[in-house]
Amino acid sequence: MISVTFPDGASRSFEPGVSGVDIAKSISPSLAKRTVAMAVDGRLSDLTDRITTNAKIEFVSREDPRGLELIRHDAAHVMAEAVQTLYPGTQVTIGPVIENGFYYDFYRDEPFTPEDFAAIEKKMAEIIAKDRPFTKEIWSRDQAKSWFETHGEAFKVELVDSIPGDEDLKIYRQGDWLDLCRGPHLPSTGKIGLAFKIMKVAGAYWRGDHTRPMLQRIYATAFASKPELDAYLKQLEEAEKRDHRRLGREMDLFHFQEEGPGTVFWHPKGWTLFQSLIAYMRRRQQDAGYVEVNTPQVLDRALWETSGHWQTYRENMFLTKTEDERVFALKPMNCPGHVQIFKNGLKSYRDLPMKIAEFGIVHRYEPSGALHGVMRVRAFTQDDAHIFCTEDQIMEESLKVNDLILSIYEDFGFNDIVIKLSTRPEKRVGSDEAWDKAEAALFKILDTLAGRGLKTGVNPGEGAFYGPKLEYTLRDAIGREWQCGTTQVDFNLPGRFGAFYIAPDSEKTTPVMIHRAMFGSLERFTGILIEHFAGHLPLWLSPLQIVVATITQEGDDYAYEVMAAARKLGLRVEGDLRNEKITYKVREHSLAKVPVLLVVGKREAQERTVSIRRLGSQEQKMMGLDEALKALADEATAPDVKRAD
RNA sequence: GCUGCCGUAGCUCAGUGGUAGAGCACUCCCUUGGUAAGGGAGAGGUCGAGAGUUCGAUCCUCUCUGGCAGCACCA
Repeated sequence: MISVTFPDGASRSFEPGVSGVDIAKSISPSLAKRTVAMAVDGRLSDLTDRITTNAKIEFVSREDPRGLELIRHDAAHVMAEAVQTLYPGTQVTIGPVIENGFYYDFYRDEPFTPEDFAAIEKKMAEIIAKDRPFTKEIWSRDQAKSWFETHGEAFKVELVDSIPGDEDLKIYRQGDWLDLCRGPHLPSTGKIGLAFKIMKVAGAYWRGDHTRPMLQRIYATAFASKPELDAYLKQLEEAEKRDHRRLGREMDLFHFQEEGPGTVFWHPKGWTLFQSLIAYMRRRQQDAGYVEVNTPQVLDRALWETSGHWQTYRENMFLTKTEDERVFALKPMNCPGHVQIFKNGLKSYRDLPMKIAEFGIVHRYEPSGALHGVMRVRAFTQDDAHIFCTEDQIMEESLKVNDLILSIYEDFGFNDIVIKLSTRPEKRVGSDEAWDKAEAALFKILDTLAGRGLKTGVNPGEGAFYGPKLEYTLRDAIGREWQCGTTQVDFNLPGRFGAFYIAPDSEKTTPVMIHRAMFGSLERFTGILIEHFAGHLPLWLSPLQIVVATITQEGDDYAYEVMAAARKLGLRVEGDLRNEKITYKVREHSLAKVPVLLVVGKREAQERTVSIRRLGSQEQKMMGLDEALKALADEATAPDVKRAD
């Protein structure tokens, strides 16, 4: 007999080889009915798996997060069967569960279109209605390979070949259809339920490799219940409403046009927001001992050859050739320019660390498919800085940068930060020794940060061509992650340019260069803020903070007075004295995401008050004019300035 | 860049092998109305660009260009 222990600590004895189903049934028929899988010693398994030794087991229902994963995984199998039934000759590849759903990659000459979705969904529903059991078989590699070969499944053959080791393979069958699969699965297709939906179809490279064939990836989702599916679809709609491209237009912040793909036309309001961010960052950097510079936009090819950009980054660079045949490039990075400033004039170790900052506009010729609103553009402004320091100072300076970055993100309401270390890429400059040193330094920093309880990780091979980097990823209000800040340790560029300082021993010594950006790109950060706040920017960031709206012309004089008083306190205010109903004005400024609406009519003018309506609220608050403006001015003060007060 | 889809008025979108329409926005007139759309009139488009097929193309074909989704790439 073996002993099976349950989550509540109770245990029972069974014959060895007892299955999960048997155990569940022995406890209660209703438990057996709602159980779809089990965790044996923490590992999720098929309910039909046999238990041969003492074990802890936990039954998993459809409502369990692990059950949801099975629902989606099984739905992927069912979708693949549906597709192969409807479109014979289509080859299957892989179909994993992803966040919020699943997909399956197919190979077929004809493209799938959204018109096909309904037919596929219908076929899926039929397969689910048949409630066929998922059955597991163990096949030898040769058996699997020859089966897939005779069925024309070239991609599956490749998958079998790529599975390491000599272990046998698992095949899951649902009726006549089968797939190579690690499992586990629900007991039968009927357990999937009908809360599924095909979302979209798009191309994806086989094995994520752009040199391999492009497959058609059908994305879908599934939930344990219809209300959960509906809630998810609703959430997608909400996310679309906070799309910065849409809000950028509605709030009149910026626009794009054909002649400048990937480059932004900033409107007055957008530029005000952009400049608020720069002003904020300038204050923070000055406090942290940085000096600000500005370096040329266009520089001779020779400089980029020295830096290594010409050899490793040229495909991303905008090049120009002048009448006299000289080749220049728009800077894709600010670092070479900053090295020139460092080199100009003799530097002593006493000058280190030297922190050179620039709101540097860089141009990068990004692949057209990568462009995305202001989040991914071809010309952007970095809050860039380079810290020239000694090797001994790397740790301390990098940690200072880290603290500054985290403090800055907090000012914008971002608290969920992940820091990842990207190590040496294949395409790089510099010796392995230099890379060893740089990576060792960053690993040490990463350990320190992990020790402080921060979330950390590693991205192997993702570093810049001149050095490894720490990347700061923040999570926005709806859970999406954005890479913003970065700290990079560079043992290469200063040496390539022959930069040096005089060390205490009077020797010329090459400095280490720490590249760092905190917002990363002002454009991207602006986009993230718009989406994070769904356009409801905090008052200190809002480009237009107050609109004074009159009810009738009788309020005009007083409205001008209110505006003047608000401007005197540094508030960004506009008046709406149009001959329109107040309801109309309220609607318009609400849609434009104006944070504060001060409504003034005869009453307010007489009492010297204002009626305050905040964005997102239907309520109105009457306040004395001076009191109201003072409170608003206080709220509109940037967090760092407030701290300094 | 790759695969698929799309490009008609400022915005959202109808539409047809015989040179175009709606709603909102805009302009003017009426309306002075207390917290998310008051009424009327008017103006506005070489239907993304080029080539081809056709008696005739916004519509069909091709090329280019821009956008969208995903992949690949990245701040």
